[in-house]
Amino acid sequence: MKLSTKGRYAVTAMMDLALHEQFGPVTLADISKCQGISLSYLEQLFAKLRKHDLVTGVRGPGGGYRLAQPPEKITVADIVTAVDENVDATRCKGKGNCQNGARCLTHELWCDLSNQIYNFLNSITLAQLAARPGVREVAERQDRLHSRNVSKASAA
Amino acid sequence: MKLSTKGRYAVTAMMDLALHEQFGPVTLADISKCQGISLSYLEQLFAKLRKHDLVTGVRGPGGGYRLAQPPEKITVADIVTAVDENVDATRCKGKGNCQNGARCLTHELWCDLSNQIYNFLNSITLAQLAARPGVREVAERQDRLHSRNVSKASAA
DNA sequence: GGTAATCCCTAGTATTGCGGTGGGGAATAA
DNA sequence: TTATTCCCCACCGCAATACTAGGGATTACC
Repeated sequence: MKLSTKGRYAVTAMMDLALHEQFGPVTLADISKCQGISLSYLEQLFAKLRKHDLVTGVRGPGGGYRLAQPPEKITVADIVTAVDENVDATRCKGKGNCQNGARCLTHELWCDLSNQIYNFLNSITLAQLAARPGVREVAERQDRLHSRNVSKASAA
Repeated sequence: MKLSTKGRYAVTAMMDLALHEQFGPVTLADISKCQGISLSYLEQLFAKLRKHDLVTGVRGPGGGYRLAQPPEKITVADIVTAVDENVDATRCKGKGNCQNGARCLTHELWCDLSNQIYNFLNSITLAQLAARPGVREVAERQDRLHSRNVSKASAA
């Protein structure tokens, strides 16, 4: 059982967005630099996030991405499911036809687990995440390292 | 995010074991037939389960596998971690060196999620699982279909 | 209007791990 | 002795992941 880095990257990128949006749209180039994610890969992830109405792109110089909804409305589950097709632990996609058209021995278990995971991720919003002391600390270190933040507002 | 079928198969097989152990050791051939899992693949899974002291093999005719511990002592987490190396949602294996030796923005989140999943799976024992009405029902259907159960006791 | 910055799209590609196969043993009950 | 079982190891095809490459559209700024 493992979380793909796809989901991790997407949440990380969305966090970056939430933390810097106040200074205008955030470019993927910035996120790529600060979070250490390949630019082209980011673009692919953001294509999915856009399709799911989680972000909106702003073209042209000074452009970038914005959250399409207030961070209080976006949950981690929203992000993960947007990029990571299946958050499901069952094989049968919840249909119950796991074994020759009937439920397998452990069908219920995996349904429960899937729900458990989903509920957990769905109970955490971007806003809550961004407000964590540990997160703010890491974000400030990153900003210092790449001289972002205030300088970005004047640059744009 | 997805659970590999490896973990699913292992839990299913262990359930089969728990449900039929009363009639003597259970052969992998039986499990393979009833649960629809390739025999050779099962052997690989059971090699890991054996290494983790969850089952013991009995060689020779009439042999098979037994639970190495009472089903009340074996949790789903035990099984999944035995076959599925990483139940960890973080990239850094909990070390916190995800980004250039420092914690990444979402490190805490994935740690929390990993714990959440682990605690859930660890709170469920094989015995509890086997006692579920839904499970008993499916098991009985399977037994009828493959004429196992009582006939097995006399066959062995 | 031109230019540069940005998003946007599509097509690749290397690697990895999963799920599965095959074959050849060693132990042991009958 | 033989059949049955566990046990071990090496391989293989496939799909998905993580990533690269390149070529557009759109738009702010001069």
